[in-house]
Amino acid sequence: MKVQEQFINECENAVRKALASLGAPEDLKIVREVPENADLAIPCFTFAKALKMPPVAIAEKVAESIEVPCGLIAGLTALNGYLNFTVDNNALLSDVLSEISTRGADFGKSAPTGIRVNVEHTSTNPTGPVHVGRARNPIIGDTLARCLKMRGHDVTTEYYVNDVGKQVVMMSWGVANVTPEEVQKEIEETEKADDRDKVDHRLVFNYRVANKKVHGIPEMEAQIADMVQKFEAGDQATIDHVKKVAETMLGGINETLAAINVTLDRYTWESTFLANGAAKEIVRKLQNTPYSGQTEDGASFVDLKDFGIHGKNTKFTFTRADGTTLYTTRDLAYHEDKFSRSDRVIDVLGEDQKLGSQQLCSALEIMGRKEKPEALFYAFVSLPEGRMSTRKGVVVYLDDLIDEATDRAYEEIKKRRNDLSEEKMQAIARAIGVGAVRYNIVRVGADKQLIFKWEEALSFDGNSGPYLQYVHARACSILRKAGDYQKDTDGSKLTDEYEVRLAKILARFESVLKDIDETKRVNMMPAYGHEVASAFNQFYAAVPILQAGDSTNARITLVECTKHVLHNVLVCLGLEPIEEM
RNA sequence: GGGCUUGUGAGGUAGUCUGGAUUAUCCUAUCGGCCUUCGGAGCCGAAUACCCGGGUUCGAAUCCCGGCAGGCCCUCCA
Repeated sequence: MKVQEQFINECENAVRKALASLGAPEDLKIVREVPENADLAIPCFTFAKALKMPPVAIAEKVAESIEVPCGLIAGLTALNGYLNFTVDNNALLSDVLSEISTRGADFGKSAPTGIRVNVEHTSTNPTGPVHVGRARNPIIGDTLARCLKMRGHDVTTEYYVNDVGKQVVMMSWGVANVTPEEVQKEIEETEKADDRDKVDHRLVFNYRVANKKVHGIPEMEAQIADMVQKFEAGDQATIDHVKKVAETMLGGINETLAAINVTLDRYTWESTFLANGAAKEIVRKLQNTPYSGQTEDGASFVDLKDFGIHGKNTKFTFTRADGTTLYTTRDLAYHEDKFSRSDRVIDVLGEDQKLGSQQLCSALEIMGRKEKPEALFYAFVSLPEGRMSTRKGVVVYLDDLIDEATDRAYEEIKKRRNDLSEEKMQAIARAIGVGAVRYNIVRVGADKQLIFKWEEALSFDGNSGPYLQYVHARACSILRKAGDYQKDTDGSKLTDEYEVRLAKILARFESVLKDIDETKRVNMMPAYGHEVASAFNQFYAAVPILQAGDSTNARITLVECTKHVLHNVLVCLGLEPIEEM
């Protein structure tokens, strides 16, 4: 917003000039704040030392020496050592209205930056359905990717599929060697059994039975170990079988993700780094650095004690005694691969990966890589009864949450609308249910541990996804009623405090996106969206829109601007911007 | 034992990175209003909070030190 930037510049320049005349040095740092009762505040405490004057007196002197109104500065008062500036509302509002209404659905979108950003998220092991404990990953990752896209970056989202190791081998063994009867028995023995007819939900029982059958029986364990060995040695039949099972499972996972509007651009299979020799190349590189060493029986490691890692975690092992690679070795190869095709690499990870991620960064540094992956960690979601565990039946699957949310949304809509077709109601119910689920998860800071509660996850009012969708639908409805109206971007027609406030909030959209780009705190987007929606409802309640005399067209234009901003907020959040509900 | 992280009204949560005031944000629940024409999944109002103890500072929810409480991690696992 040009006017806003200009306003800030004018304020700072005026203050700088006034300070200079009081004998202050040129380079004094000016702090900016945005308070409730003014458009810009500058505290004078920081100038006190240089001027040898009390802050309150400085504020008063400065305020006296600045002539207002002047340019975009409409007013200035000194209070408690602060300089409180107010902006020329007419100029600002005109700017906001014309900028947003001309850019329309493009408002907030930046021109292409050419920066290739890779966002890896989800990447759960293909051994079972996604549960809500892990649902934070796709939702945070997808939201971040959407925001970065709007910033003009060239974003690729990516799922790293773990198709190497004992777990997936066990999974595929279970598919081949567990009988339907055994599966049935397992289902019957499970408390709160899961009867969903979906591949990932069914196959997880094979996995569980397999674990039980193999556990503690030497010849079975040997069979698994043999498969792992064959896999690592490149035995095609074994690899194909494991991969096929993983693909099947992944299909189920993807169905769930698609239901919450998450799609991935790319899948990278861990086994490729075994097959193409990249993992071995990492071993060779690391062994040739001064930090590398070997244990007595021949496992290789690098010592990370010079890299800010403490205690007994400094030895970062990258080969087994028999020379084979480890998960982390392959992960290094994977990161080298990602860097070869991206400018920024972002990993969305559970907080349990913190140490591993730090070690990975150090190892990359040892290998001479300058760039570092940016990690975005999230704390786990647990249930009131404790940590989620599929085995104990202490688990809520994402599929069940989506269904429940959709069902409840359907009940609500059925209560309110009897004019809609069945099909339409179901589509809207899905949009609202998914909206509630996604919003509820991105709403809170990623580092905050979360206890899942049904009533919170299914909230449709207040600070919720459906509230934003509702306001969007409401704005659309008003615009439909307005029909062909004459756009009016004259800010002087909008003088009510609620419309002024709304317009100023709308102007902030781009800066919210910028902050998210820089900090990766995606929870700022739902907070901003709620602010917009709430300000709109206040405006709506305070003044008439369609019958406002001279102001009518300007108000409708403001409604249109709100619709555009809200639309893009919803897009960033992965919620459907429905036009009625 | 060591490391990382979180602690804000009854419940949840923003703000903490980059220290500021005049009323510490918002939601839910509670209580009291609005049953406003343009969509009540709404609007207005009331009441209730910075884990404890020190320190730095003109000024601390924010920075530092020490406690306490929860979570996570410390595999030649993935």
